[in-house]
Amino acid sequence: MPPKSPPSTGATTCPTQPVSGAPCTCFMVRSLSRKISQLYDDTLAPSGLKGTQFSLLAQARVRRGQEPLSVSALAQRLNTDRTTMTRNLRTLEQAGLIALVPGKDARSRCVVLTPDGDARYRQALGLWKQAQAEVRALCGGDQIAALEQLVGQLLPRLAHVQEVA
Amino acid sequence: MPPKSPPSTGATTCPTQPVSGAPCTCFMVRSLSRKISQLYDDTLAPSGLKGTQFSLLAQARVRRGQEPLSVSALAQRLNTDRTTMTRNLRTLEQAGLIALVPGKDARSRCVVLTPDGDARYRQALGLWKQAQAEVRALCGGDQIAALEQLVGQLLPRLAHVQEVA
DNA sequence: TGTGAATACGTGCATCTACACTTATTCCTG
DNA sequence: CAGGAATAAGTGTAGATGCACGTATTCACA
Repeated sequence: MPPKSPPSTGATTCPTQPVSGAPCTCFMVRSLSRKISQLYDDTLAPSGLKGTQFSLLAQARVRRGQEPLSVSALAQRLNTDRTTMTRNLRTLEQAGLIALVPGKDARSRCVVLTPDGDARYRQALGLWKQAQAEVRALCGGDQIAALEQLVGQLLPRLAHVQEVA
Repeated sequence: MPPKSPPSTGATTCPTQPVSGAPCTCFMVRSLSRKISQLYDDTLAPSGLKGTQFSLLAQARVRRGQEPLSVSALAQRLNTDRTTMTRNLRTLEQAGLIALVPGKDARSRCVVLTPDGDARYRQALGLWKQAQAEVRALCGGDQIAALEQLVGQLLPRLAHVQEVA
């Protein structure tokens, strides 16, 4: 058991979630993800977009002019499951922010922003910058820079996970 | 399977999700959270537990002997919303792994592991250690140590987020 | 050319997540 | 002690997430 006695009084949170003495990487990363997502969702709220939706629009928008991305391609770029993307797209489609157009391949559907979607994205962009600044103000710019550096290194190492092959 | 060459598009993933040139902290952390969760869920699968459920059991179990934790207290320890905890508890209760017993305060309900729940936790513990090792093998022990160090520093800074007060 | 593999996508199901709102209980104070 | 504030918890609603499975289309090769 850990040598330090349980303070039980002032502990702000339980970040590491000791399991048989060791912190759980999964738990810690999930916790951080929830907190940061809350912060972004909060800040983006005036735009009516959640952080995930903003990211989706941003990524779909990158291809303006070029061939729009297919559902699967977009999922890959956003590091999510293909079927998750299908459903997340549905929400934005119902909101009139994107459209699913047939691709060259009759099997695939491609994602394009509607004028409304583009406007919404541009509106949210300022709020997103605000959230970016806020998280840096709270955590320290160095810490966030270190975090992003680290995550950027780790994600490729985990890219193969669940690639059912 | 060895590192097969990527499908012609080149980039293994899109970790940083450039938005107007800058990476999005929220997107990166969420991506990492998804990937790591997948890895843990995968490894824990033989136990029939997900990573979140394992963490919940682990945290509820810590109090064996002492006064069991209330729903809110458990939520706080797991850095989740109270109402999320209610629902996550329901799943485990239906599975017969925990029981909700009345607390001293008639308003509160406390969480105790059933014998089945304790057995399930002990069974999953070995798999969890395996997942911990696996993520270290994939990402490098130094990197994971650095990540946990960093997250441990950041979480307290974000503790206040959403505390509706 | 025809057929099986590969590809692209959608659905059913289950879980995780949290905000807004409601209910039940306890505490505090006049 | 009565009544309002504070506390503990649940529900409605909605979105995010991914696995197993199924369907439609394309491709490669015999």
